[in-house]
Amino acid sequence: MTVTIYDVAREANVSMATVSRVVNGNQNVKPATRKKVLEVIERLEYRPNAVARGLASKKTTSVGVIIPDISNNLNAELARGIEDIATMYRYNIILANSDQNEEKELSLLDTMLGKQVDGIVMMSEEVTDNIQRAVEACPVPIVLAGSISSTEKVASVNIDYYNAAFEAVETLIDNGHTRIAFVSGPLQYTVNGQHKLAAYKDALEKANIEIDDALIVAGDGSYDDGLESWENLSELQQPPTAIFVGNDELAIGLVHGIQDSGKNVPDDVEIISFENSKLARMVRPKLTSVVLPLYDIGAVAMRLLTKYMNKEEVEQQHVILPHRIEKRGSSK
Amino acid sequence: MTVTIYDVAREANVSMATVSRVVNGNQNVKPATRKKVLEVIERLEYRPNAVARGLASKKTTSVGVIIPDISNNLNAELARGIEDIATMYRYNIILANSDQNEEKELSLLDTMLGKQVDGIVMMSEEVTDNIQRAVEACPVPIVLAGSISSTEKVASVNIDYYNAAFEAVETLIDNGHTRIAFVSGPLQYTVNGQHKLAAYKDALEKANIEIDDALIVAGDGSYDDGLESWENLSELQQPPTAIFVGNDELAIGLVHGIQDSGKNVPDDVEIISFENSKLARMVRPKLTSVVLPLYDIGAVAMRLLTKYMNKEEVEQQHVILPHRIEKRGSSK
DNA sequence: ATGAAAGCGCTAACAG
DNA sequence: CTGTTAGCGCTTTCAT
Repeated sequence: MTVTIYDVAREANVSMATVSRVVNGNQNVKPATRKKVLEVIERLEYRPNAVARGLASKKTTSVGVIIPDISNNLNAELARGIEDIATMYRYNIILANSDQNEEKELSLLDTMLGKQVDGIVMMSEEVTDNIQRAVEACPVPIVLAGSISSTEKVASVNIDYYNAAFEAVETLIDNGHTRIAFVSGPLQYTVNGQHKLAAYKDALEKANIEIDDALIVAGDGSYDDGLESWENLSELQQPPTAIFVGNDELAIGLVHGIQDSGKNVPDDVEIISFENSKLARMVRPKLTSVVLPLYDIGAVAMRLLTKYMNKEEVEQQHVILPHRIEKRGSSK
Repeated sequence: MTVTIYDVAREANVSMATVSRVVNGNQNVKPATRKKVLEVIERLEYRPNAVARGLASKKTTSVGVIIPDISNNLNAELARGIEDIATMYRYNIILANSDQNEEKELSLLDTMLGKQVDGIVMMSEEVTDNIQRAVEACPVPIVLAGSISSTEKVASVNIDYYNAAFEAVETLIDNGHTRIAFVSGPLQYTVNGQHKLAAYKDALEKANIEIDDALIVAGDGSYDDGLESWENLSELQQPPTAIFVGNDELAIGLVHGIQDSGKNVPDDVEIISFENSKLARMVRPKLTSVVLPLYDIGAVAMRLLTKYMNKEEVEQQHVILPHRIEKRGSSK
């Protein structure tokens, strides 16, 4: 039925080993032999069985990618970065959504190891102790993309969330604001979120601005969440005049909430977001946003993983990509 | 090093076959034996090797997913639908981006078959003859999601693009417009695009409105493309007073283009989009949009694929999901 | 209910 | 430069 390496060998009057050599580009084959084999391969439409190859060689040229939710812009961008570099190095991607659920992450890790992936790229907002343990016990290399593990034992690619957030809040302070809100997605247990929060507090403290818990809002990070957050915020005795926002979608929700309530961005409320996806330009005014280079994070994470898989020397286990703030209309 | 089924068998004083049976939930095992084996499995932390299993059983429980670009909202939503159902049926997904490039699609198809996937879900705007041929020659089932193949030989899941588009244009006509533009992404060779275009023309014709080629714009379908398209459209002697748009991102670009030029949506220009992603609500006015149920298309496509993979009877090779128009502020 | 044994299709020494 | 020969870890008859 299906054509095997054996069929090719027989038809070409050579051994399986020789066929294997030409298929794998081994140089130790006489050109004439190679040609003959190649012809038979073409004629028989032989297609190497990667599963058999994987079993024999203990390499599958597949890498596992575990992300929270591919339908989220943020992750999709990251995934594309991973995929492009994976393709470049001839790896395929086994993709799975974890929904930020520890149990799923653990079970996914197990499934992928069962499938004998050569490595894993994982994005998890919350690297729990259990995940930590599983990752460390992992027989193949893992790199975390856009996530920080607390013990620092696991390779990762990130930007400097703390300083990026600090700069954003400081910009708002420099513009004369004292009522600055921080609206973000889930904060609890999320390392990135905690960094942003800490930076927010530190920046205010440094400027001797009192921290008002009413100005710190952690919702689900969605557009509707933004809309709703403004409703609540605007009812405060002293509503904020500036907001540092956790992501673009949320920021757009806030902008619209503010505008729907008859106020102006940036005149009444200045906004600085954190992400700078293409969404940032798809609202009026356009969003000033901390540039989170998701595609690059994914790409670098995958590149790093290839080094580990090749057992190459890795100089930097924790890569920090540069960040900057893209100034647009939502801030002055 | 790694624990194999043989190690478990030895430790449990049974044969490999028995271990295999308990791992695979075969009922022909005495409860006591099962318990004993399970204990050893746990103690040794045995994890079945899916690659070896795949080679022996000729089933990999992996399915290939080929989509144009995962970082595009549209595809990401579709991918999530596919993934959820795949997970439900215990399949893993090998994901790859084709960038709508025929050569890549062909090579991806080949790679996936090499990896012995049990089935393939593919999304391709343009099912060329070569793709067609490759798909028909495919040894495993394939289903097209959100794409139509011309020969109808290949299973697919879609909505009725023609009628959906027809209704949208007719709505615009009913609202009294005679200068109605059609702005979309690439049209050439894209079956869906052609359906929309045909519907657009037919609807105008039916209403005795002359077709003006200057009102038919096919760009790359991006936000910037929308911005630019309006610039061109507005310079026409008789600019359009209504636009039927190919997708949400493009529509938002048009809305902003129109607003930037000092005009009002929907008072000066009415807009009906085609997609209804979450973006549709993330602009003011919100977009009236034909509902393209991408998640569902993905989910149904994957479900259909499971039936083919199980060799179940399939009543409908071509599934047409219902569509409707979600009325919002961008149209009257 | 359990075991023995023959592969699945390929790679990787090793020998020549 | 080429062939021989073991496996890789598991499933699957076929016996018992």
